[in-house]
Amino acid sequence: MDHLISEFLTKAGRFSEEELMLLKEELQFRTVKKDEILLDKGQICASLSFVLSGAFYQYKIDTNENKNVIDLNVTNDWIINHKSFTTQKPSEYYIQAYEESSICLLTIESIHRLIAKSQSFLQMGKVLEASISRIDFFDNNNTPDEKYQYIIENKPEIIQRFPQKLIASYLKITPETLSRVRNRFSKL
Amino acid sequence: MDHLISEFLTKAGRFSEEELMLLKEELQFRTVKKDEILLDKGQICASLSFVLSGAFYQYKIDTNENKNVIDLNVTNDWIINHKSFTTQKPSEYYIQAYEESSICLLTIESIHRLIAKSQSFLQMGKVLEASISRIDFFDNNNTPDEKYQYIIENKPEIIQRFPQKLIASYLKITPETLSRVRNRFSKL
DNA sequence: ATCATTTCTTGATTACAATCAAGTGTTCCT
DNA sequence: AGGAACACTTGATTGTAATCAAGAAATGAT
Repeated sequence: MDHLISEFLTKAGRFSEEELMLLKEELQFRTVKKDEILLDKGQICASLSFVLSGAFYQYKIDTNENKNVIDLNVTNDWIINHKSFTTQKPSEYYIQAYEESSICLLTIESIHRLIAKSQSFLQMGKVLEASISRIDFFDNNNTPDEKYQYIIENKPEIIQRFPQKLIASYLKITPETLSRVRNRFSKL
Repeated sequence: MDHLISEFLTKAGRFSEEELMLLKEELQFRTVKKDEILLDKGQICASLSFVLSGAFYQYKIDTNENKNVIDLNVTNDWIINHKSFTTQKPSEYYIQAYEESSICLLTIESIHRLIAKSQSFLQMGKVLEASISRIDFFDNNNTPDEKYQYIIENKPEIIQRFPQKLIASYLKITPETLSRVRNRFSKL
């Protein structure tokens, strides 16, 4: 378990020995069972998690009962619902374990305690960059082929890990379109 | 100018007299000339601004030199580039005054100083709710009609204030489509 | 006031992914 | 192992907004 924590520490940013000690004090470790809900709709997202092992998906249920996926996470990814976290209002989204998983987490109080002690903890914000960029990309008028190319280049793990249906939803395309895209790519 | 500050204070959240004093100490006031750039591409977004008067637009320049608008702001709106602010990395977007304007601003350091003094400043996050929701909405597979309806209901001021081209870009539709949507709406 | 540039409107056409549909393959449960 | 439910593929059709195009209207500069 200690090696998992060092995994986390190396991914969080560059910190002095002293800062790492402060961080370690605030850090919480937990395991999450398959299908367990980490953040429920209506809850306020009060922490930032790091996936040590396993896989998670973040989605909302639309009016037709469909799961509307906005994030898929695997080992070494950070999990958060940005909107609920920054506004501190109830989440519209669920975050659920897709597999048996283990995570490290920091509560919002921990984060503010850390920043109060050292401004260099502000750099923790940058760990969210990748997920913010991805969510942007799948919205921004890109073609299905461009979106698929993007995950091939930036997050190929998810292709093996999640069913086509969830990936299609994540890319905001239909499963049929994704099937055709994959077929096209396999011929290149 | 003092009434402008109280305008700001009432929009920021519910605070005790004491907290309002703390807030007032951190608050900065400034005027911005028409076309002046408030946040340049490459700069780190280090503050949260509140529009007292005037109008702003936030955009990036794409590969075809087109302005890609993601936010339009008028009086009583909050302005920020979320991604640069939360990650503290250089902004990909410009924030520019579309008219002669005046704003109130809080730097990120101010915000953290305030939160360190009182946890109730965490509620400031909620002021960003509206703009996060809107950006979400214009992405999320909604039809041009639904998008136009949304601004009619939630932000009608921008229709008078900005040219069709910028509004169309904000809604992620072409100016031609927006023209037709408006024509359709005017006949109802 | 005039001319030039940009903005807006309207029409015709096109491109492309969604939808509909049917068949095959896979997984999961007892 | 058998069967049901679900996942994936492939084809045909359709709907919708983008694109292309051209003219009208508005704005801005000198």
